[in-house]
Amino acid sequence: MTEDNKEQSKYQLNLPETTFPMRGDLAKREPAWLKAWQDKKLYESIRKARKGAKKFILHDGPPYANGDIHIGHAVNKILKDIIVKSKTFSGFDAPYVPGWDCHGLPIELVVEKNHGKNIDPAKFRELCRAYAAEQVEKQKKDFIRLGVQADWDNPYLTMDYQTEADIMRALGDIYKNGYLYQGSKPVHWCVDCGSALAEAEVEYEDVNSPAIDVGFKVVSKLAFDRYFEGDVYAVIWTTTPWTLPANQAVSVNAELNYVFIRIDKGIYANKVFIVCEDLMDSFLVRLGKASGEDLFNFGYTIQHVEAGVNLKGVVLQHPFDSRQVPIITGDHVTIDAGTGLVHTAAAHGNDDWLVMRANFPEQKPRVLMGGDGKFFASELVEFEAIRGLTRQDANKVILAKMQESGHLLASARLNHSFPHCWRHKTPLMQLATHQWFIGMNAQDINGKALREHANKAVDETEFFPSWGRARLEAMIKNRPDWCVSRQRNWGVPMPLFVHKETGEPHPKTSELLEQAALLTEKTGVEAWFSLDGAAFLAQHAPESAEQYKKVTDTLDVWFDSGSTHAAVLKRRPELAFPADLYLEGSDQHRGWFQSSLLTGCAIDGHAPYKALLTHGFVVDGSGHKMSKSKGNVVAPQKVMDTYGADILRLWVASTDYSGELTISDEILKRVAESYRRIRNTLRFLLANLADFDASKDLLPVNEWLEIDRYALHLTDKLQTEILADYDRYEFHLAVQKFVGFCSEDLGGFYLDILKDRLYTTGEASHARRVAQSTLHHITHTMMRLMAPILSFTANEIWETLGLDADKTVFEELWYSLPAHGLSDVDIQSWQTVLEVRALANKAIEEKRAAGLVGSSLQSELDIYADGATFEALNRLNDDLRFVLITSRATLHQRAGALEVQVAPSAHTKCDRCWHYRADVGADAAHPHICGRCVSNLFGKGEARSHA
RNA sequence: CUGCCCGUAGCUCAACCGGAUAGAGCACCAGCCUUAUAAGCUGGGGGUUACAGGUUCGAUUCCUGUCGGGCAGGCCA
Repeated sequence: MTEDNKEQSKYQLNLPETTFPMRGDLAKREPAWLKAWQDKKLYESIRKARKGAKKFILHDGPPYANGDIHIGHAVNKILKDIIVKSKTFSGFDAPYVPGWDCHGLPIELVVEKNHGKNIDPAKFRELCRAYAAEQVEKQKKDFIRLGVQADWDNPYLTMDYQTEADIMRALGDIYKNGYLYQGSKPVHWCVDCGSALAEAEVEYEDVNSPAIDVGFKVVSKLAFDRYFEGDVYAVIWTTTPWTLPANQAVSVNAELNYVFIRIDKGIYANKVFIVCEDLMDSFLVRLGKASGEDLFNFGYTIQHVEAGVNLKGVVLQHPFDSRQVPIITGDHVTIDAGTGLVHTAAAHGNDDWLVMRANFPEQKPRVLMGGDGKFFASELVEFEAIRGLTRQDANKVILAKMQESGHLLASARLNHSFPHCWRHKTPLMQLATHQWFIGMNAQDINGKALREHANKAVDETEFFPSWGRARLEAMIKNRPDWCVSRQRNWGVPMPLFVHKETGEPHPKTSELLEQAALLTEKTGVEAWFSLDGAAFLAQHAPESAEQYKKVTDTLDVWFDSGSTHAAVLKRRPELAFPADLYLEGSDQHRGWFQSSLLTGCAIDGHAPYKALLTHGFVVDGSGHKMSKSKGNVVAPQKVMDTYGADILRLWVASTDYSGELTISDEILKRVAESYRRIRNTLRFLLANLADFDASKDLLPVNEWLEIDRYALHLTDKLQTEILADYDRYEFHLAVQKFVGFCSEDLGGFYLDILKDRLYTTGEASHARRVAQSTLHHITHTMMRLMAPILSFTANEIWETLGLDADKTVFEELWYSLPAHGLSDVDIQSWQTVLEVRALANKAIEEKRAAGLVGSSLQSELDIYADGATFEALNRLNDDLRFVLITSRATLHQRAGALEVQVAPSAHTKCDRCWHYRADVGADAAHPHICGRCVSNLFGKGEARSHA
C-alpha cells in the first residue's frame, strides 16, 4: 500500500457500492429470471393488478406452426410485448393471448415426407395434429425466452376443437349474410393425382410444345366494314391447342394498336390478318415460313391501324366449332410473345377466367374435360373426333383439322417452362373446378356489397405508419372474390350439404352447420370427415335427406386465421372485440390484415380491429434479404445465446421498423455498447443509493438544491417525451432519448457534478440525502421507462433496489415524479450555465493539451460575463465551481463577449476531495485535507445552495 | 412488369408545415482521471442528405427520372 492510500483510508469517503454487476452476463442469467417469473405466475399477477382497468387488446396474429422461429418472428413478438408492457404501465389491462396457425399444406407436406404418402386420411390428420402441437411447443419455448409476457399456458390454436368449431360458425355467419357463393375456377390439376395441387406442389420444367397461330374469322361487319373485303382473321397464338374447344373469347389489350395486314402473295394472298402492331414482324416471319414466301419483305400491305379498345365486341367464328365468340379487352394481354390477341378459355387459365368474369360475370367456364385429362365422350364436346381423347391425342386431331380448314396459319415447336406435378412429374393442366367464394360484390340483405363494407372499414381504421391505409385500400379495390375452398386433408371442413343435382346448399344450412360445429367442439374436424352424411341428414333434416350430399372441401387456412376475431376475441371473456390493435409484418396487408377485415366485414359489417401497425422485414447489414444460400441469416437463438434477449430487444426497439430492419454483427455490437451505457448509468445510480432508505431518508423537493431540481426537470421531460413515443409506437425515438439522457444529462452533466457531493459530504448529511433523493426518483423513473424494452435488466434493478420480492416491476405504473418547482427563467438560466460549462471545458482542454493542467479540478477559472449570462452564473454563488468541477470559479461582470480564463491552481490538492484549496492543512490535526473536508468529517458539514 | 415503401456521418437515429452553419449517441482519433475503473470525463475529425434534373428567394423536406434495396402481386397464353 502506498503512502497516499494509507492517508486516504484515514478519511472516510462515501464511495458507491452495489451488487449490480458491471457486466450483465445476460445470456447466462436471463433464464433464471424467466424461471422466477414463471414461479411467481407473473402473467396472472399482472392480470390481478389490473383487474377492472380499461382494457387494451392487442390480438396476436398466429404464426404458422412449423419450423424454428426466425428473426422476423422475434421482431414481431418483441414489438407486441413492448406495446403490451407499456400499455400496462399506462394503467391498461392488456391481456395478451398468443396464437398459432395450425392447419394447412406445409404441415401436410412435412407429415407426408416423414410418414409416406399412402396413409389413411384420418390417421394422416392425427399425425398432422400431433406434429403441429410439437411445433407449437418448440416455438413457444423460444418466444418465452425472448422475455415476452403472455398467457403461455392458454394460447389459442386454430386447431383447438372449440376454435375449429367457431371457424365453421364464422363461415355459417358469412353464408347467412349472403356472401358465400359457388362457382368454378381453374386450378393446377394433376391427372395422375386426380386432384388439385397447391402452388407449393408445383415444379416448373422445360417442355416442348406446339406453338401455333390460329385464325379466327371475323364475322361482324360493323365498325370496320370497308376493311373486310376479303376474309379477315383475328390471329391468336397458343401452345395448348387442346384448349381451343373451350375457347370463349379472344382478348386484346385496349391500350395497344392492332394492324390489319393484307397479304399480297402466296397461299394467304388477299387475306387480311389482325395482329398487334408491335408483334407484326414476328408474325409475318412465322406466316412466311409456313407459306414458303418471304412475306416480311414486300409481301403485305397495312390496310388499317386500330386501337385495341375499338376491337372490343367484334364477333369471331370459332375455327372448328359452330359457335361465335367475341373480342374482349384485358390487361393480361402483353407483347412478350404471340400476336397480341389471346385465345381465352376460362376453364384453363387463371387470367382467362378473370377476364371472362370481368366481361361476362354470368358465363361459366366451358369445362369439356374430366379430372382424368380426357375430353368427355358426351355431346358436350361438339368436335366429335376428340371425344374421349387425351390432351396429346386431341392436339394432333385439332391441328390436322385446322390445317385442313385453313385456320392453322403457322405451326412450330417451342421449348418453354411449364408446371409439373412434383410427385408424378407429369405436366399439369389448368382445369376449372367447383369452388366456394366469398363475393366482394355480393350484397347483404341491405343491398350493401362486401367491398363497400371493406372500404368503409379501412377508412375507420387507424394506421401506423399511415401509408398502410393506401396499401390496404388498393388491395381491397382490386382484389377478386376470395376462393375459400380447398381440396385438402388437414384443414377445417366446410360443413355444408348441397343438392345432389342442382348443387344448391341445403335450405337448413345454418342449422345443420351449427349441429356440425357442436360435434366439432367435441372431437375436432374429424367429426365432419368421419361423419355419415346420410345418417346425419336423416337425423337433422329427414324430409329431403336423400337429395343432399356432404361437401368434402376444406377452408383456405387464411380463413382460419382470418376468423380468429370470432373464435378468440369474442370467445374469451378476458379479451374484447374489436381489438385495439393488430400488429404484423407488411406482408400481412395481403394476408391476415385483409382476411380478418373481410371476414369481419362479412360477419359484423366492420373491421375486427381499431388500428393496424406494420413493421418491415429484417435484412442484413447491406440491406439484402436473408437467405440460407447467401449465408446472411441471423438467428434470434444465436443472438440470445451470445448477447442475451435484452440486447435483441434493445435492437428491435432502437430500429425504425417502419422500413426494413437491418441487423449485422456491427449493429449488434453497437446495440450492446448502448446497453452498457445504460447499464453502467443505472449501476452508478444503484451504487449511490446503497445506503439510502427511501422510507426514512427521502427528502421533499423543496429541500433540494437547485441543480437537483433541474435534474428532476430533465427527468420529467425525458419521461414525458418517452411516454409520447410509446403512445405513438415509436420506440426507436424513446431509445435514442434514453441513451442520450444517460450520456448527456446524467454522465456528462448531473452525475459528474454530483460525485463530489455524494462522496465528500457527510454520509447522512442533508446535502447528500437530497442528492440521493434525486437519484431515487431518477432511478425509479428510468427503471419503469426501460422495462417494456429492457425487461430483464429492469427486473434486475428492481431486485437490486430491494423492492417487494413477491412483485415485479411489471405490475407498476409509470413513476409519478414530484413537481420540480422551477420557473421557466430558472430552467433557462441552467441552460445558460450549461453553455458556459461547454466553453469552460474547451478552455480547460486547451491548458490540458499544453500540459498545464490535468484534471479539471487542477484549474481555477475567471469568468467574464454580462447581462443574462452573468445573472445565471451569479445566482450560483460559490457553487459555480462545483458545477464547473474546478477548484475555483470567480465571476466578473464585464461588458462584451463571454470569456473564460483558465489557470492552474497554485494551491495544494486536498487528499480527500482533490480540490486545490488554500486551506489545505489549515487544521494542523489534518495536514492533508481542506477545510471543507474537515468540516464534513468532523464539523457541522458544508452548506450548499445550488449545486 | 405493376402497386406500396425505403435510401441523412462507419453504425443506429434526429432535423416543427420547405427556412439560416444538417444534430445526437455509439464507433474512431487525441488527452485527462484512477473516488462508476474490463468504467468515467474532456476535446476533436467525419455528411455534395444515393444520383441527375426541375419548382422555389431558399430543398434532407415538394415534383420527375435513374440507381440500389424491401414487401406484395403479375407474367411465361
